[in-house]
Amino acid sequence: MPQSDPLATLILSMSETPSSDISHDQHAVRRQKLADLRAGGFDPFRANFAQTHFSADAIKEHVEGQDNAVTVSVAGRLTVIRDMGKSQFVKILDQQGLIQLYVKKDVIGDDAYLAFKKLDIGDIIGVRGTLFKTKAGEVTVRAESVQLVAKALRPLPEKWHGLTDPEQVYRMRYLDLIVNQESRRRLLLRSQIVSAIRRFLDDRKFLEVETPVLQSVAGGAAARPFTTQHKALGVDFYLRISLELYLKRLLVGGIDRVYEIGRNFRNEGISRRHNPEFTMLEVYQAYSDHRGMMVLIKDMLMTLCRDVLGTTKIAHAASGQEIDFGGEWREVSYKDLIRAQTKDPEWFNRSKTEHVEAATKLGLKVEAQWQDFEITNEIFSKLIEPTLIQPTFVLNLPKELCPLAKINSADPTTLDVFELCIGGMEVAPAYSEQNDPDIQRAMFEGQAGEEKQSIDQDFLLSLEYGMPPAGGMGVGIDRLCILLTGAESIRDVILFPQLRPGGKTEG
RNA sequence: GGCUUCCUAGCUCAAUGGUAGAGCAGUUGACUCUUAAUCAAUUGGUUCCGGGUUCGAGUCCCGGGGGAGCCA
Repeated sequence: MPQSDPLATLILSMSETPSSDISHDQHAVRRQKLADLRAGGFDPFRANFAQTHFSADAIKEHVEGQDNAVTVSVAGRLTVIRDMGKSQFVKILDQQGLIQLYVKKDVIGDDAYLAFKKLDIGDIIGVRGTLFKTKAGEVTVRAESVQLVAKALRPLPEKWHGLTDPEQVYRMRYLDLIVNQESRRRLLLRSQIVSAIRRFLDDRKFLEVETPVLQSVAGGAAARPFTTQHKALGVDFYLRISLELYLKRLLVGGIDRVYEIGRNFRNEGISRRHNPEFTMLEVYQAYSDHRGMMVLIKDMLMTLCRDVLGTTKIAHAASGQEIDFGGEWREVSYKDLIRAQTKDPEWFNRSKTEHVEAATKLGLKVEAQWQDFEITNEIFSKLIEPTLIQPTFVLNLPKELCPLAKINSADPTTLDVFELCIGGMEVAPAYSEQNDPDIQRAMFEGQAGEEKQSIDQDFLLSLEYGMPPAGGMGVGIDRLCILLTGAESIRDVILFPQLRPGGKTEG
């Protein structure tokens, strides 16, 4: 760094010791440094930097046995400082991770070195230098010039424990990402999972589309929607709860293979597995059916495992089991699962009164207003689903559970659908899509119980123009990410999970 | 919405109802291959907020806020 380096001279002119009464206040100390820089005419937020490499890419450039042969420019946040007087080892963090820098007084010059020692952990710097390997074997940049790119006014959380308070982790995700490598890993994995899904579907000639979030009828699922108002039109809208009905309109419109990855909004409780806004993939393929979707989802998840994780076996902490995507996937009917769980071969021939009695005996709370099928489904979701750890296609669900699927011809009390369960969670439902407009209307109108969906008349009209037979499937991206990243909560795979306003960071 | 539980320094955590402490970070100094670098000295508190009990409350009680887990 030349003697005329403006940063060096300016930082050297800074107050040697901040007035003693602020030395305990890290924010005030950094404010003082910022003011000193500005007083010298240097704007600590205006500099740009000609970055040539990300950290991991730079490290790969080093050739074994050829130290200082390659010059790189890297930039990032200063996270570790090991000061040994006339030299320092420091680390900076960028998108790819950490890279170590070796800053020596007799390499960068006395003034530049003194200026460098005034930087704080958290500052963002740019560095140019050559790659070498330390005695301990770590590829490191031997700094030739160092530049402050952006000043940090707040101290970072502790370097060893990071940020652990879950509230602060969620509210201040930016800090979590800086100090918790696991959070950074999950973010990168989620990004790779979503782009691998797009690649997989694009390769099979599926077309990605975007459909309305604001809808006057929130259809396609049974859920309480959020409402909002359009001022100019003077009407209320709902935020969508599903993508289904608009994607099927596109099937009518001749888009034979179509998908959307989009946000759904459901005005319901928040839990380890539920966020009010969550991401769904919905895929529709004309001239296919739910059996075709079984092949598609298995191919897709195998591809994700191979391309993103590099293995088909993943640990599942909650059950202590290893989930194996590579084997045969179990196929079992809903009715068989219920009969086995209740140890009653005649379960589906019994009365509602007998079902209430049996469910209560199994330890379930049965609500008085429930329909008969809802009692049975409570057994499925509370007692059976949590035990389905290995990938399992649950087939032939009762017809009351969804009005949008085709009725099974062999057993008209069931549907041509599957529910893919993995890790004790419902990950992907799929249907042979109902395309008979009259049956579709009758099924909407005949709905009962809490699963009742709103009726979208315009959707029904579209079916009257003719929709090709199709297989359709929904995949909960957040839940898939929970599985593939080994997260414990949906909040760990959603960058900014919904919280009540007014927590610790607003005090 | 109900039950349980948590909230203390910038961060991670201590503190029988009896003077609120430690590590990291910060500040000052030493050290030209460190790996949570090391060594010496040192600053730092609205104990989430508001009431109450008590000679005395971080601690016990009531109300409120926020988080987490279980249930709905």
